[in-house]
Amino acid sequence: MSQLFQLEKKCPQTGARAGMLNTPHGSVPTPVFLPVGSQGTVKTLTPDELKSLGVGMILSNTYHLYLRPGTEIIRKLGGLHRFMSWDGPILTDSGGFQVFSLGHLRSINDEGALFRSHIDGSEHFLTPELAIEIQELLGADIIMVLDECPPYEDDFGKIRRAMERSHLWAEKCKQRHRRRKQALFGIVHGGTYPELRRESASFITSLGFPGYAIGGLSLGEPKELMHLILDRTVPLLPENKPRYLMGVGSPEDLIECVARGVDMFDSALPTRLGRNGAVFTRNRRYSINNARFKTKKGPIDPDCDCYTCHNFSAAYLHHLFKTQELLAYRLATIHNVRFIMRLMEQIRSSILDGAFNTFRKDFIKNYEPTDAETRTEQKKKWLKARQGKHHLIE
RNA sequence: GGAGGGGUGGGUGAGCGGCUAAUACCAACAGACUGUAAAUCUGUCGCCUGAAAUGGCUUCGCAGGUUCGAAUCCUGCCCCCUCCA
Repeated sequence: MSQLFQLEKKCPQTGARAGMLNTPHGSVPTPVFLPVGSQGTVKTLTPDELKSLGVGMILSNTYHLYLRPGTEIIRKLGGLHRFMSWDGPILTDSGGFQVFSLGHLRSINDEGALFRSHIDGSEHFLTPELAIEIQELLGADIIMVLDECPPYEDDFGKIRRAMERSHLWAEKCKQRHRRRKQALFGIVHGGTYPELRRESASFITSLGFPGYAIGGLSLGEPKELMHLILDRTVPLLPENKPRYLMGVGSPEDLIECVARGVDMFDSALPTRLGRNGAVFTRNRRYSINNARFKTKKGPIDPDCDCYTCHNFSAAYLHHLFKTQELLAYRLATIHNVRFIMRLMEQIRSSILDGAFNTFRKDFIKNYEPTDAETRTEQKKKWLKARQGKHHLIE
């Protein structure tokens, strides 16, 4: 088999790169965006539809599939690819993010994390070794080390201790890894502290992985800070290995992070926004529920080549959302995923043409990002509301 | 004809003397969502002023009355519903 990653071209003005990721289930051009399908499905879309949208690779999730239907069932049904009928490449996340974000964490030590299932309250002990075993049984093309994901608000000491534990776990994962067809990626941590990032990049790269992820970003920190951390971290990663920024998926972030040398991204954002009625256009994001679309005859985005924009008016989509028709969620998801995939195609071809920086500047100039202040404010309220509901259940 | 129940802000519907410009849900309007516990969550929602705190004005079928004070009590009128004949 050819090697996992081939670097094809570098942008002369920025850190952007074009390359090819070669996996047992096919090759995907980079930079690449992976839609998220945690439960073995990218919500509302069939594998055929994903292909037609230009999706090359998807992300799925250890935590969710381990709890339900269970690793053994998926193994018996022929592995995750066959189970969900997706024959393209899959990357599975280790489950670390869920264990630390769902708030059911009971205790944690160097051996692993004791947590309770959000489904039935049962107790589970997720160790680095188990995370690898599960991912080997699921059979994804790229698998991730188990890592500790502390919240952005944590202080330096906590972030450092979490990083050190992630380092220990990365070693354990690497030792336990058997199925060499699956590429195991290491994850750099260190929060928003450049000195920790430097230390983490140095340690993780010294272990020698076929690819490197950057974790612990896009957790509510200002964008400038995320950019700064990438500026300081990416250059410390080997040039001939793919770099994967976990959890990033807004159009402006994708462009800016590609410019900083990232090759792979995943995010639930485009699909979730679609289900919640927010659609991308080249200028900004719109809520299709807004009254302005009530009578709009043309498509959501006249520049879009997706099925939704080719066949339906914005007014129709508005109506589907207002009436909560199931087709609404599918059509909006189709549009958003296609928007992002097309953006990635444009990014790549502009890199290959040596015109990436121009493309980037034009895009950012015309794109109005969502207001950062309301964003963090709303997120706090959302978390609070979720917490409140949670206590009622328990 | 007899007996009873009811008319509350765009809708459904709480309140039944001061804490009520009036609960809640829906609708409407706007915002958020980034390694998916998310077809979710948040805010606004009588009128006028204000960035906001606030201030002013007009509201609970209509018209009077009682009271320091009424959507809430009394009287009359109008309208609706259920049951009996």
